[in-house]
Order: sequence, then structure tokens, then C-alpha cells
Amino acid sequence: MEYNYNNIESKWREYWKQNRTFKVTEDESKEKFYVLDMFPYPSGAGLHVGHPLGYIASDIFARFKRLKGYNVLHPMGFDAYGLPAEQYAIQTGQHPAVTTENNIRRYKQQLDLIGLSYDWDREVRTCDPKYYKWTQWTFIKLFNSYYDCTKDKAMPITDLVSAFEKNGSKEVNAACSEKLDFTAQDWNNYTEKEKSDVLMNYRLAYLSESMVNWCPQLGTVLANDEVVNGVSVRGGYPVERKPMQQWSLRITAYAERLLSGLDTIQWSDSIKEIQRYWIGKSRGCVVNFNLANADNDLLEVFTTRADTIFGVTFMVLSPEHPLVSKIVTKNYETEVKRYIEAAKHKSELERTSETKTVSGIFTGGYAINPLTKKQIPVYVSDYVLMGYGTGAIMAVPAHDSRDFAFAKRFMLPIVQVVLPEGETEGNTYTWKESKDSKSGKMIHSGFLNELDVKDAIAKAIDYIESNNLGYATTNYRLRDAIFSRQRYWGEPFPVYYKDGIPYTLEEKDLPLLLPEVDKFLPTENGEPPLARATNWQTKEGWPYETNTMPGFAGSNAYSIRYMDPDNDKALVGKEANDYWQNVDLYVGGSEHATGHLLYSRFITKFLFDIGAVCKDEPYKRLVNQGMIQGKSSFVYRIKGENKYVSYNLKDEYETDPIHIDISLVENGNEVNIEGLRQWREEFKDAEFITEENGKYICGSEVEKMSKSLYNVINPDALIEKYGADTLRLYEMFLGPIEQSKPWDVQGIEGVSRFIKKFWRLYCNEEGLCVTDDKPDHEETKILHRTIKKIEDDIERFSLNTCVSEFMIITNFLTDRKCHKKEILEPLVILIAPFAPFIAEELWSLLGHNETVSFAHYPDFDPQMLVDTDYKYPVSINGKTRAFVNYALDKDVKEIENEVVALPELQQHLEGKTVNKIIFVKGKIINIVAK
RNA sequence: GCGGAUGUGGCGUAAUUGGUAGCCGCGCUAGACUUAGGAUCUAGUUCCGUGAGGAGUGAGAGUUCGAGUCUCUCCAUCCGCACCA
Repeated sequence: MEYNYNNIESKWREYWKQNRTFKVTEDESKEKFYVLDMFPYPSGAGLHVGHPLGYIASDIFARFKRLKGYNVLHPMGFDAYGLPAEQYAIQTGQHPAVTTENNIRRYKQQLDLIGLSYDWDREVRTCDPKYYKWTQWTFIKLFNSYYDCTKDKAMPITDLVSAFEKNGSKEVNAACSEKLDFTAQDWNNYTEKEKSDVLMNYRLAYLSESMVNWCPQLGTVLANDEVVNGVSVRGGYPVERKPMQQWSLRITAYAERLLSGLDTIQWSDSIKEIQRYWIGKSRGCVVNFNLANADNDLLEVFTTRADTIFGVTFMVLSPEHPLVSKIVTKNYETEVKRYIEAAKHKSELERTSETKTVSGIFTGGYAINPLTKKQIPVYVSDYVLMGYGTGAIMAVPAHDSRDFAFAKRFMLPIVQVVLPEGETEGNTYTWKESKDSKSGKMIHSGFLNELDVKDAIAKAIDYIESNNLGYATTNYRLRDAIFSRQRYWGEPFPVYYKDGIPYTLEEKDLPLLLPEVDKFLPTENGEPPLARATNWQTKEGWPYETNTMPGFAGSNAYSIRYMDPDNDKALVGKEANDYWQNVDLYVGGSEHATGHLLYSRFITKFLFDIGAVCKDEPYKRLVNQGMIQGKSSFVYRIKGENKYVSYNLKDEYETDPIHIDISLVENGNEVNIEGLRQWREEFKDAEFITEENGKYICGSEVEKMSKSLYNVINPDALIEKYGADTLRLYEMFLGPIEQSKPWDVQGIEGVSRFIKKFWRLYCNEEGLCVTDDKPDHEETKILHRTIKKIEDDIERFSLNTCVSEFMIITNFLTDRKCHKKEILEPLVILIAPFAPFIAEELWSLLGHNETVSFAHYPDFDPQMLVDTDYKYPVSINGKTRAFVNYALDKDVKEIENEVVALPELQQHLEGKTVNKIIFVKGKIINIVAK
């Protein structure tokens, strides 16, 4: 009986579908396990071989846990809102809902081909009103909450209002955009609009005028993590800074909890480190500097190096700093203005690319160093950022490289206050660089002299606080997340404006449906596309918000929604939430480190605070799968001609490499020239200069797999050729899951050979050839070794070694012509998570009625592994090695005597006597002889 | 520049977690059955050497009876951040 994967796979696909094999419900009698994939954005290109890597891995884990008796939640859905569908809509007029629907259908087909064991009854789509109702609901909750820093949790905004009514802002310790100071009487006299403005300062979802990353080409603002090197992640368009009225989420209120929560979850160190860095906690203090020519104003700076305050020789403000206009003197006014204008018009790209040039300008103003009482000049420079700390710095050129560069450029004094260990004081004017190290002894620093830097920082802060010069504080680099997009294809905000004051809808009026528009473009006067919708207003005629939510809005709480996807009364029912808790294993790419993975932790903590969910971390364990890269192929066009030269001859010409489709390449690097001629017009009449053997060899390079680079390998074709089981095994066999690696087709043959060999253990030409003979010790031993290895390796997510393990046992059994049921039946269950189709087929051939997916995982018997012939390595004087075997369960003295008497040792001792035997964990490790 | 990770045959990788380095697969070499094979099977394959043997986990040191594994320095590659005061 031949291994016919096509029949087998379509048969079981159909069976699983008909029987809803993977449908899961809460079952108190079983322990739960929640395995989740990052849901995909359904792009028009369909799946390529890179996508399923993580899906297959998590599916193996899910199937394995199911076999171990867990009740496994393993759902899938679609992150359906997003830019590409909208861009496509703008170009073609096709409604994004239609494109998205088509793409999703294609994705689901492809996912099912691979044999992923999803419970499709729990599918969610972010663009489905039944789903985004809860995205909107979460927004309303954020809007109606503030962060109480004393209780360290989110509280209803109404609590804040009653506090204001009673005591004004006095007793309030809340996360806010700006420290406000008002009395109860002030509050009660405020107009509705004024009250709204004050509350905006505290709400967790708030409206504010802020500097945003504006991308003119995309016509929308972007979050910080959507901008890399000054250009948009999607599309690579330039981004500029621009003030705009925008919704934001006050994620900064959760900075500390987001940081400390990292210690409670099993994520890779690299992702945790990226998040720590992004949150960017630093302890230090705020110091107030008096100004020489503006008595009433204080210049606040943040510093982590309070110890260096005696070394401050000038101050620098960021161009946006509000005090600039007050400090600047008449003589310098025009020049300073010009500098600020220039800085404002620099895009993000320009600001970051010109890192090396030092620019700035003197304001004419002076501040007074609170400790030395000396007057020091105040400058403006764009190396100081308004967004961090107070937007102003005290410059210590001797011990900060940026201040040093600035001092050199403007010939400002440099005063050394820290003497590193083992150095003598030098002339700062001859220094080539500053001494930034945080160790050494203080000098020229009054009461701090002789102290170590660490102690000096503490003492300086003490002094500053007790003399009312400032206060100790902690600063975070984390910024609030901008939450508005000027786009059509996203969740509408459940917000309307009454006399210019924003109000949220009531819960019973959700969802607020995305309206139809005539075009997916901004209006003529620059309003977002939703402004085109007719009747985009409440029944009373108040206009709705025209912005939509960003891409990450829908993915914040989707893992929670899967627990109870059809609930229309709550985001998640209490019962379902108490049962499923949170995700036990989350698999996905690391590119979401500072986006989705941070925002969804934040939202989960918020939902926890308001009692909507029972856990404050969404994902207990995270595994980041690497990317599968494509191998791009190139032909080399001679400059200015329609001639293409083969790879090995290209150095004789001046050439441009041109990407060609990977399917035109045969035998690894030979180009099918006829195919190429037909592929695209430009090659039709081209001339090809080939190698001596008449072949055209292409060049190649490993790049990201992408449609535009013509290097995409589609899984469907491979499934057609080898079967899904082979594809699954091969993707796992490729190497460690976390590693990125180029797709290499050659190796798949080996896996294909293996699976055929595996099949032949069970079936020969006539059919099933499994016997009832009793296995011998060797055969039982290798089975149990495999059980142990596979179990351990799946838990460690080392899936490539599992595949090797299957090959080893298969080779062993084939060599022995072992077709014994007692060995082969458990082996089917072992391989079922990896190659579910063939496993189901063999399981039923073996005469079982139930599906293997719910069989019992074979128990591992450690006794079976006790190895009577294993020879322990023993070295004598650390050099010569002998291999002896001895019983494990005897006492040390007994073994000692026995070992010394061993003939294989005696011949190595060369007449010396044994001096010492070193035991480690019950094993003889070494024998020292003299 | 800072932070993190990684470096093992021709290639992808493995190593009971400090104990015989190179499992498994690809590729390659030879052979068998074949009209043929890009099918299947057998044997071999870290390097040098005909051989006995020697060398060997990016380089160099260190700890240890013993290091691919631990420590330090350097080099290379990848990822993240980049005026964060």
C-alpha cells in the first residue's frame, strides 16, 4: 500500500471539519492550556512559507498538550483593519471590506491545508462590528478613567470629579499631562468646557494638541514605533513633526508596572530588554536654576548626575521650550527666532541623520548655578529634546560627551569635578573627550569633595531637597501612544462633539458602525475620510469624531476575546475568563516588541484594574519565531544595453543586478532563459551572455521574503508536491525556531524520504504489516528514549531535534525490520503533533475508532532507560581515559574498591597507586594516581 | 556610541547542560539493482596523513582532573536603541 498523502490529507481535513474535532469548551474537569498565534493581517499576497513557521510550532504544542490530557484553547483570527486594504481601495475603488473578506477566505484555506488544529468557531476579526464593539467599549472605559498613583491603579473619572469638587487639585495624586493647581472653588466655577479641558489632563484616553509624527504621503499620523529612522515603517515615506489635536492613550501612567511586570513572565531576554529600554526608566532629580534677568521664572532641569552640579558651566534649552521667549534678550532675538524656525522645519529624518553636527545659539540670558552662585550662559540647541525630562539641561561638559562637543564648538569653559581612579587632574582644555564614567572621586565640588560619585549623587540630592532647590524623581522615556489616524479603514471612535466638547457614546449604543463613504480619501479641506459620510452625527445632530483608531487598537485585547467570542454582554464572561485566565504560550515575530506586545500588556493591566479580566499580564510565555528569508535571484544587465551577462562573467562589464522570479531558476542557480523571455516584456528580445557550457548562472542574495523581490515560495505548491506533513516536519527541521534562516528547498527531499520510510514501517505492498510480536529490550529502550526526548524537547520548544529523533528511531526500526505493534502504536501518537495526517491514517489502520488527536500520550518509563552497557568515562590524572561500567545504586566505598580492581583501569595505572577518586553526582569522574 | 544575542565540517544543525565533539538531514564519493534515473538500497564522508597517529568548536588567556559549554580580553556577524541629560 503506497503512501498517498493527497488522499490521506484531504480525507482527514474533511473528517476534522465534519466532526469539529478541535472545538473546545470550558471543562472544569480538565486543566486548561491556552496556545495562541499572533493573528495575521490578511494581505493580498496570501501566505508564504515564512508565515506558517510559528503556526506549525504552536500547533505542535497545542496538539501535544491535547494528547497530554489538557483542554487546549487554540484559536485563530484576523487583524483585518489596516493600511494596505485602504491603499488598494484608493487605487481601485474596491471596498476594503471586500478585499479583506477575499483575503481572509484565501488565508483560511491555506491555513487548513497545513492541518492547523484551530477551533474556527472562535474566530475573531477586528473589522467585525461584533468584535470592534469591544474595542470601542475599551476606549470608553479608558476615557472614563484616570490613574491614581497612590492606589497605583486606574479609577473612575467620577472619583476624580468628586475630589475636585471637595478639595480642588490639592489631594489628587494622579497621572497627568501637566501639573495643575486649582481649588474646589475654582473647579466649581469652571464652565463645562473648562472642566472638560481639565479632565483631559487626567483621562487615560485623552485629546490633546501635541507634536505628532505626520506622514504626508500616507496622509496620517503615526505612533513612535511605526517610525524608524525618520521614515514610516509601512512604505518608507518621510515623516515630519507637526502639532495636531489627537487622541492619545496615557500608557506612561503604567510605565512602572509595565517594567516590573516583565520580571513575572517567561519571555526572551532580548524582548524584555527592548521593552525595558523603550520604557527607559532613569532615577535622578529635578533642579531649579534661577534666571539672572527674569526673576520670577525658574529653569527646571532633570539630571541623573546631581553630583556634577559644581561642573555646570552653561544651560541648554530645547527649541520648543516655553521659557526661550522670556530669556532671550533683544540683541539675540532675531537670530534665536531664526534658529527655532529652522529647527521646527527639520523633519525627523533630517534631525536624526545630522547627528554629528553641533548647532545651537546663545539667548543672551544667564542662569545662576544654585551651588556655585556663578552666572552661566543659557543656550538653545536641538540636541536637547522637549519630550524628555523638562526639555532643558544643565550642561557639564567635562563629564558628558554631548555637552563637551557643544562647549568645544562654542568655546565654553570646562570644569572637571570627577577624578577617575588612578588619574591626576589635567588641563581640561587639552582634553580630546569628556570623562563620562560614573566612578571616581569628587573634586572642585565644595561639600562633595572626596566623595565617590555614587555617594556624591545621594548627598547632592539630599542637599537639593533640603534647600528647596529641587526634588528627587524618576523619569521614563516612554511616551503616550497617539491613538488617532486620519484614515477610513479602522474602528470609529465612539465619540461625538457637543459644542466642541467630546463625549463618549453610551454602552447600549455600541457598536458605532463604520459608515460608507463615496471615496476613501480625505475631504477637499483636509478632513479625514469619515467626514465624507452622510449623517455622520448623533440623532441630536452632534457630529461624530472623524478620526479612526490605529492598527494596534484591535489587537490589544483579542487574546481575551477568544475566550468568549460570542458574548454580547461583556468583553469576556467571568466564567470563561476565570477558566482560561491568560495565554500560556504566545508565538509570533519579535517585530512587535515595542508595539503590540507593549500596548496589549498596558491594556490588559487597565482591564485588570477595572475588574474586566482576572490577570494583569496577557501572555505568560512568549516565543519569537525567526523569519524565513527568501533567496532572491539576479541577472546582470550591462549598463545601457539590453544584454545580460552570466554571474561568473559579470566582472568584465559594468552591470546592474535585476531581480528575477525564483521559479525561473533551476538546479540551484541556472536560469531558464526561455521562461525568462516569456516572464516579462523587457527580456523578450534580450541577449544573454552565457558561461562556456551554455548555461546562464544567476547571482543570489538572502533577503526578506516579499512579492516585490520575486523570491516568495508559496506553501500550496509544496503541499501539492510533498504533502502537508512533510512541509510541517521540514519547517521544524530547518533549525531552531527563534532563528531567522533562508528557505532552502533542497533539504525537504530528506524529510520526504523519511516520511515514506516511516510509512513503510507500518505498510508494505500488501497493506498493514504490523505484527503482534513482543519487542525486545533494545526496541523498548529506544521507544522510551524517544518519548522522553520528544516530551522534553517540545517543552523547550526545540522542535528541530524532535524531527531528528523521529528519524533516528525510524532508521533503527527499519534496520531491524521491526514492525511490532507495541512499538509502532505509541510511535504514531508521538508523531501526531508533528505529522497529524499520516498519524490519523495509521491510527485508523491500526484499528482505532477514535481520532489520534485525543489518544493518550504514551507514558515514559525511566526504568527502561537504565543502561546496563553504558560505559562511564573515567580519567586518570586528568589524562588517560578508560571506560568502565559500574552499578549506580551501590555505596561510594563499594564502588571505589570495585573500580580500582577493574582490569581496564589497572592497565592504565602503570604501576601507580590510586590516591584519590573524585565523585560527582554519584559518578566517578576522575582517579588521581601517584 | 550604548544594550542584547550568536560564532561548531562544504551546508542546515546536534551534544545527557562541565564528561568519548560532530547526532539527524542536505551535499558529495564509491558500489548494487536497473533500458534509464532527479527512484531505491549498501558503504564512506571534520581536517592533515597511505598508515600508525596528530590537530580541531572565531582568536588569545584563565578556572577545572576535565571546557563547544563557566570567567576575562579581543575579533566578526545579526538584532534593538540612538543626541534620553
